[in-house]
Amino acid sequence: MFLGEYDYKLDEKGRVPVPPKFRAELRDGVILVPGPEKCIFAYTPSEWKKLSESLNTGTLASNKMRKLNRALFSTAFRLDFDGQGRIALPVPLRQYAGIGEDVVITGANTYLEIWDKTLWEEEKTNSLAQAWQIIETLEKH
Amino acid sequence: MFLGEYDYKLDEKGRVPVPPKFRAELRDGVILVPGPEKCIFAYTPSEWKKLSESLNTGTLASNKMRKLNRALFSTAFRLDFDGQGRIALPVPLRQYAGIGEDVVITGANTYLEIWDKTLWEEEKTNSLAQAWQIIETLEKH
DNA sequence: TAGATGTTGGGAATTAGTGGGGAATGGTGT
DNA sequence: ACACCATTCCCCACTAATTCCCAACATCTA
Repeated sequence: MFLGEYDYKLDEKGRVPVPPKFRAELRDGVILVPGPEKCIFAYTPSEWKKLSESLNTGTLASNKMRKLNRALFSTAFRLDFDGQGRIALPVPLRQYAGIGEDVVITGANTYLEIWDKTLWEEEKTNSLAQAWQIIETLEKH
Repeated sequence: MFLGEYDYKLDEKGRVPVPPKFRAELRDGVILVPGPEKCIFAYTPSEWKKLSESLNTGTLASNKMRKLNRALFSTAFRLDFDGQGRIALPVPLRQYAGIGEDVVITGANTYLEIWDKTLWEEEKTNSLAQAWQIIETLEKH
């Protein structure tokens, strides 16, 4: 389970540390993929497998499923971290998520999110306000 | 599993590198075939076998199946990569996919796609925008 | 304060991308 | 049959980018 929020700086080679608390769970590598918001999602290989298998129920016969397949797998990267526990963020993902020098890595239960710090601050004020509201809505059912 | 997006230039002999991360999985060669969109699909021999067997469940009695069989196998090429990890794209496939000097190779889970860079950029903006939206829809079930 | 852990920087070695040479191969036309 | 051309396949070489590894410094804990 991934919890917490960690601030880092991207070094001149585009590397960012994996928070030490997450390293054990990510020892088999990590799969990065553009998130639904302007950020990067990071999955463990097993979580990624779950996600991708849940999508492969439909065949590739349909145009829609091919597009989905294409979008998801072409934009994903599989990485391992180096001896210092860092990963090099691929350039396309950095651009997608608008990541500058300051980076925030956050736990989101079964996966991680990687944000540009400025964008994260905005998102946080935004989402925290709504979180409990959403929970209330859910609990009514 | 094939992941990621890789940019290459076709050299003057029509060759393009196989992304290093894919070489291990393609050590037994690769089967190229025109894709449903304006691009080339590339399969490992074993994935190709699966695909072609799944089509041979139906008999060849029907006109439809004969046409399919004919189209798929007559347009397919089996290739190996050279000592530098490159393959030479057959001219007919290059024409079919409208491939110019700049080429993009993408992973699509169980197979690869080979695109002209310009056409890829168009397709990408198209498919990425819809992906998470589709996933959300699927997960409701 | 000593030891362990975490963060940051940078050099060295390796890998990747691109370009090209030159020998075999196969077809074409004279 | 022969010369000619284009294509394929096997090399080698240069540059840039990436990865790996070592080192220094900061921080936290006992």
